[in-house]
Amino acid sequence: MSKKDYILNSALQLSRQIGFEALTIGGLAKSVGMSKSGLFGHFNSKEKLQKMVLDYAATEFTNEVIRPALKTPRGLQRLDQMISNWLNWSTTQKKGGCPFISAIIEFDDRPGEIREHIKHYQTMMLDSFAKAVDLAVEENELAKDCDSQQFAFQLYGYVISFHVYHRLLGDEKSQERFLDAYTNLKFSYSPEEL
Amino acid sequence: MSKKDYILNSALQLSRQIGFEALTIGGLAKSVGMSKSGLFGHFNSKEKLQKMVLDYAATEFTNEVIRPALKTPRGLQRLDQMISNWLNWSTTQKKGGCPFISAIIEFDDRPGEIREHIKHYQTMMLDSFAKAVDLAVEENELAKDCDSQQFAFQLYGYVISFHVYHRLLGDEKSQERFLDAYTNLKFSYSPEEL
DNA sequence: TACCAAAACGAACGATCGTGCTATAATTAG
DNA sequence: CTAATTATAGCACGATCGTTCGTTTTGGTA
Repeated sequence: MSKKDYILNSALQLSRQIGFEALTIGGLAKSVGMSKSGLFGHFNSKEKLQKMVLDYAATEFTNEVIRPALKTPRGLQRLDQMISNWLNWSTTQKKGGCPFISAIIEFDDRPGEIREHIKHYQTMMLDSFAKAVDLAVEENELAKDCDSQQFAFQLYGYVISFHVYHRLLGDEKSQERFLDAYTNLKFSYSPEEL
Repeated sequence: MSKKDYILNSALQLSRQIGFEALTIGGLAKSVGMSKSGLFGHFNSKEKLQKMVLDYAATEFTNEVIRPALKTPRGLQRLDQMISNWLNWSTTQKKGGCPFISAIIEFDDRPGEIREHIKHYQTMMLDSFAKAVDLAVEENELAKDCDSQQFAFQLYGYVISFHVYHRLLGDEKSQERFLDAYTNLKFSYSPEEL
């Protein structure tokens, strides 16, 4: 692992805890044990750093959530796997939640490259899940008229809801609530049993 | 309206646009046309200001979302009204979304009074919706075994999902998606027609 | 009109922000 | 081994942060 990757890894870890925009060059420098300017030299601007942190997070998401699920057979089984991975990815770190969520909320009305970057990754992610839903439809495991984008919309909501219940409210039933919601979702789109 | 209320109103408006924690005393002072120290004197600390902005937002939420719906008959009709109000409240302002959402995400892992304040209001809001669901169950408009907290969990997810689709992704179908999701939710908890 | 409390102000503080410079230490190439 | 490139450090800059202080302006009361 290159030094830059080490820095980005720390940056991601840090931003999970304190929020994406609260990530500061001085703070990050301290947390990796180097000088502010020394660290700055790796990126040459804060915006570059932010973009690379997003890239790093997206790579991590792909590697830990999407890719492993591609090994399981297409259909609901794969979708289940993706969602299980997603939940793990969001909560693995003792401190800090999904790094994208804070980025989304903080930048959703701040025009600029960062916003477009976030938007791009978020669209990709939603499409990944919609795609998995489409495959489940093809396998006749979900109803033919299932709107996969709508499915993703609702699923996405459950994830964020889980996030809030888990992190803010400290609800110990949050995971159960999420799984119930997901089960309901699958059920409401289950194929007609005729 | 007192001067303080005028300030809080501006503060809320501002924080809807730039995010809750990006709200700065200097910036707020500029936006209301007074000096930093003059404005500061009204609150004596930033934390006090933040708490009062939250209080102000909560009052606004109650007045514009909850209370008007109490005039419509209990049951699904009232729930529909609350949700319609909720959506309006979230999107009325041309710029800026729901002031709570950014607060939640930004403070969900920052222990302190602010976090507890947010948690308190969020719990209250979720309970308000769960209560409305319970009443709809009593009216036999939703299934007897409907878990109102679970209902609120899913509904809450749709709202935030809508928020992201609307504000970040700029999806012009976001409202339609939300309403579809809500319809699905009501349907999945509809009483057995026997 | 004279007085007093509240409100608003300007200036300054120490801290930290992102970002440049310049010099030194480390690494790599020839 | 030397030369060139890269990484890191130190320092300072202007800006802004929340906050304090002392002064002036304001508005209501006696």
